[in-house]
This record gives sequence, C-alpha cells and structure tokens, in this order.
Amino acid sequence: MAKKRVSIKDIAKALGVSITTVSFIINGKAREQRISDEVILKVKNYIKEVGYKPSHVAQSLRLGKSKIIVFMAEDISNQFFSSIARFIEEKAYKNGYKIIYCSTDNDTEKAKELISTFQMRNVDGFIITPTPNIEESIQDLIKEEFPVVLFDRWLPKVDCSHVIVENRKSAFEGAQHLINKGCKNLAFVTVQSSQTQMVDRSSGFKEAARNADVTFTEFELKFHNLSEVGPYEELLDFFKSREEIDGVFFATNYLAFEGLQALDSLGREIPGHVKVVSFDDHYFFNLYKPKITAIEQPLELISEKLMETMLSHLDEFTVGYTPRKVVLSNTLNERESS
Amino acid sequence: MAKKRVSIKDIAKALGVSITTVSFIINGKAREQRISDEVILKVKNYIKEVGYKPSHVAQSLRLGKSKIIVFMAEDISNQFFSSIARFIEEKAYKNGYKIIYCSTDNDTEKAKELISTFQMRNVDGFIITPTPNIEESIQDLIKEEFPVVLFDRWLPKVDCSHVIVENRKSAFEGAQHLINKGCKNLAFVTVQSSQTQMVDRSSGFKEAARNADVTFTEFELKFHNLSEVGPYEELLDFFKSREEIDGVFFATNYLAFEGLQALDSLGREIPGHVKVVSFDDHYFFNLYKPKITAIEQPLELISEKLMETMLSHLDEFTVGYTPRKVVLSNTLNERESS
DNA sequence: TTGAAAGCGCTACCAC
DNA sequence: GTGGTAGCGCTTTCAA
Repeated sequence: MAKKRVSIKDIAKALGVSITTVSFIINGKAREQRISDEVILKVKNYIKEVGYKPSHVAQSLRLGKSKIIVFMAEDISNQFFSSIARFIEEKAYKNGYKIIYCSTDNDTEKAKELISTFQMRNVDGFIITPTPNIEESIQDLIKEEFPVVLFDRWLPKVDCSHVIVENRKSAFEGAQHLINKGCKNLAFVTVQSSQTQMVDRSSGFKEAARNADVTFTEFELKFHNLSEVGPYEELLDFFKSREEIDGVFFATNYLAFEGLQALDSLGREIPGHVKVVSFDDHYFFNLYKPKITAIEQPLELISEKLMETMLSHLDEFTVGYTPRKVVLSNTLNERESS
Repeated sequence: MAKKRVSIKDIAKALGVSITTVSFIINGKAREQRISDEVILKVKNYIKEVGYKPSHVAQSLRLGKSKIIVFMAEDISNQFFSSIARFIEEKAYKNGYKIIYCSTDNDTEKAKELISTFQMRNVDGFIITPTPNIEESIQDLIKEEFPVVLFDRWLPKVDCSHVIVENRKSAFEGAQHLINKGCKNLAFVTVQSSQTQMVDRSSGFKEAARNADVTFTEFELKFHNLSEVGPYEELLDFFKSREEIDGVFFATNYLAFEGLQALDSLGREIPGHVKVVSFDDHYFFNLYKPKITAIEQPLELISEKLMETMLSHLDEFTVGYTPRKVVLSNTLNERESS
C-alpha cells in the first residue's frame, strides 16, 4: 500500500497521458471531450487499481466550494436538535453535502467565534439556531453571500431565511386545552429568554388565559446549562406554595421533566389535582405514568424544509438572496395528563 | 462590505509589502523573522480593518492538515452517542480541531462509503463506532497513516486504538445484582449482534446466571432502525407467555424503554413481580416510576480518553502508529426497580 | 529585514 | 482527441 496518496499527476505520469485527460475522465467529461474509449478504459482501470481518491481540499480551493454545510444548534446532545441533525444529515448526504456541526450553548461569543471559524473554511452554507445578539454576524454572513437559514427561532431585525413553527398558536391551543378541561389556576413555566420562540409561546399562553378569565402565573426560570444542576429545586419551591394550581403548561420538555419530578415529590396527582401540557413532544412522555399531553413539532418536516431552503439558496445564490420564511404547524397530542 | 474575500495577496498589495511578510506576521513568526515593529503594526491594523480571515482550505492544501476530526457514530440522535459527541466537540474545539459527524446506521456499506469520502477530505483523524465487517476499511485507514480510534466496540481482528468499557464485567455484576435480590428466573433481552459490546454483555450475564444455578432465557431481538417501529410487540409476546420471569436484564436502554412499556401493559409489578436492570443509564431511568436500576457508562471519561488518544496519535504519527487500548469501568446505579 | 517563487492537487481555458 | 498551463490562497526556502 502506498504511503503517499496518489494524485492526478501520478496517474498521468504512470499512464503517459496528460493531467487534463485524466481530469476530464474523472469528472465524466470524457465523452464531451471526445477522448478515445481506449484511454478512458485505461485510466479508469488504473484509478480503480491504485484506489485513487480525488482531494476534496484541492477541489474546494479550486472551485471555491466545499460541499459542506454547517449545522449550529444550541446543544447537539438535546434530543430535539440531535433528531433534526439526524434528518438533515441524511438529506444532505443524499445531495452530496456533508454536515459539520457544533453547539453554541446559546452563548453569543461562542457562536460568533464559530461563525468566523467556518467562514475561513469555505463552507457552503449555514443552518443556525441564533443566539441572542447575534444579528450582526448573521448580517455579515448574508452580505458575504453565504446562504443562511435560521431555525427554531428567528431574528426580527434581520431579513434572513428561516424555518420555524407556530409557537404562538400552539401555545394558545395548549392553554385553551387546559381551560377546556376545567382548569382555573394556570401556571406557565418557562425560561428567561427574549428569543422569539419563547416570547411567542408565552404570549400565546397569556392570550388564551386572559380570554378565558382564569387566574394564571408565569414562572420564569433562569437559563441552565446542561452541565449545571437542573431547575428541580426552584420548581419544587414554586409549586409547594401554590397548591391552588390546577393546570401547568411547560414551555419546553426539559422543564417538564424537572417539573414532573417536583410535582411528584409534592404528591400532586396528575391529572386529578393538576393537569399538565408541555411543549416539544418526547418519546418519554408516552412512557411516563400518566402519559403527558404534549405539543409535537414536526421534526422531519422542519428538517426537510431546512434542507430544501438551503439547497435552493445554494443553487440560486448567484442571482441574489431572496429569503424564504417557512412556518410549520404543530400537533397537540392529547394524553392522560389532561 | 467587500463581496470578494480578501486574500493575503490583497493585503500585501494594498500595503506595499510582500506576501511573505504578511504571512509571517499572520503566523506569529514576525519576531523570529525580525520584521520591523512598524510593518507588523501596519499589517495587523489592516487585517483587523478589513476583517481578513485566512482560508483554511488553502492552508489544508498546503500543509496537508485540515484540523478536522470525523466522528462516526452509529446514530447521532441516540442520547448515548450525542452526549459523547457533545463532550468530544468541546474538547476538540479546545485543541483547535473541528468535528464532522455522521451516522452509520450500523450499515457497513454506508460506513465504507463515508470513510472513503472523508479520506478525500484531508481529515486528520477518525473516531468510529465500527459496523460489522468494516475491518478492511479500518485497516486501510491505518495503513494510510490516518489516526483511528474506535469506541463502544472494537474489532478483535484489527490492531487499532480503542476506548471501551467493561461490558462483560458490568453485565456480570448486573446479573449478580438480580440474583442477590432473590431472582430465580432471569431473562436477558438483547439485540442480534456479533459486535463485541453485545457479545460481552451477553457472556457476562450468562456466566453469572450459570454460576448461581438459576434458570435464564436470552431473548434476541433483531436490529431495529430508529425509523422503524420499536420492538414493543415482540417484547409483549415474549413476556406474556413467561410469567415466571422475576428478573430482567436489558442489554441497552432503548430495549428497556420498550420492555418497560410491555411489562406495564401486562400489569407486571416492578419490583414486586419482576425486578429490572438495564445497561446504559439514562436521565429517564430516574424519572420512571419506579426508578430503574442501571449500569452507567462514564460518558465524559470516555470522551476524554477518546480525545486524549486521538491527540496523542495526531502528535506522534510521524513516528509510527502504536495503538492504545483503553478500558473503562462502569457504575451500577441501584434504584427502586431492584 | 524583506521579497520571489515553488508547489500543495485540481479544473478548465486555450492551443495544437 | 489530447496536452500545456494558469491559478485558487497559502507556507516556507532561499536569496537579496
């Protein structure tokens, strides 16, 4: 086995043909260039024999394209993001693209640094869950003609493609669902965040609650890193002093998991004492006793639209950037907890 | 904002210095080359001003290194792999490396293709969960002097670095734990697989069971893709006809989740009627009622060793490949289910 | 102190 | 039909 990788030059030399000829054959332009069948065969056989692999790095440099898309999620170990990553990956490969991923931890500085790093790498496009205050970097990317698609949340101040879900509407429906089931004292558990998805969920919830003339509390936890301890204690405190609460809406599944433990510790019966709905459905909601009602985001559809948007930008980018804004519907999966 | 990215040449031209000088300054070799402070300052300021970013692609081509490591997991949307991915990513960035990831689906053909694709990309190293029959591709990689580290499982026929856990020992202990708790009719639920981690778990379990002179059954499910429907039905059938089983050991958490549902449907009380232990601890085992006893793999330590091994190979590769084989211990987290 | 130039592997224009 | 060659952006040796 050769130590050094064989290059197109080696092939040309070994076979006594020119580099050009080899290149044409490799790139399927042999016919077009009317290269003789004999030479084509000779070259193809030799390539197979020595196991030649073209260098994508050299190709990238030459063509200015890398066939790599960056996927920047808030946290890749979170089920929501890793599922989307999985789908995206599949669709990317099908179209000849690879994915590089990274987690921003919702940290603006880290995200900026990552974006800047990838700009140097000739990546062809960016799929991003934007962190707070990232507007400028995104704007830069667009100015430099990188295709960018945001997801999960978006940036009102930047005219950029995005794929999101109907957070407001679904939160409204979730709250309405609790109200319909007879809840009179609602709680909305969320995290401190000025990001669109959270703001929208909150406002959807409140609108439903106000319309229905029920009492409600909004409980805003501070943002927790996965590495830190969860907000279990805070939720325990919160619920302990509020026995009157008979309907809880968790703004995201991670909060629900912690909250359910708190509720359980306090002996609050679900759905007898308190009914529960959570945003972001999860495999485990079906396993929990009782099964938890949840709002399901269409993961595969999100991924599909994400790639579809990305690919269309990749195709047409020479003629200017026309942002595409996709908003998808969620599904309320009613289960035993309500 | 410039449409075209500025290159080192543009800088040199604009400032009336040579490309070489700029390059030295960028790479911190200015002092060494005794370039005047005046020029250094001028160049540095200009770089900041125009927001110059060196092209990593060109650097890769020139230096033959990309500072990219590939992480090939069986399925990145699986919590076990995505958690490790997360840790690896963090450690990689700290050392100036980026991660490209992909999922093999445990499909040999897909894995081979992926490996081959990345060979063309000048990636600097491979971290892989090997699929069945992948020996040859791995061997090739090693021959071509790519640093390779396997994890989760390893290939007895290939002399390659790996980071794994004590599957056999932990499975033995898990089974022993059930026996100590008085179980007389054990079941080991696993998937069809000739891969080391599953074989080891199985043999550890059996050894303990045989030693203790208890009855046991091994139930081997066929491999399911995540996209397919889970093995719930099969497990239901299995347990239905075997009411005598009083201790179940699930070889992996995914099987446990399905199995617990089956057990629940059949009204088998845990731990009264049947005690349960699972391999691969999971956040939800703590949430489930009752909490499930599980064997926890040291995720962060695995990731640490993985990167440590990779980095050492990356450093020393010029002097030949000396495989490092790391085996880590697991922890049995005893909970209510046993 | 600084600069010229070779060359990493490849594509594609142009010449023969 | 086939070959020569410029050049993508960068590092680094050698020369000045």
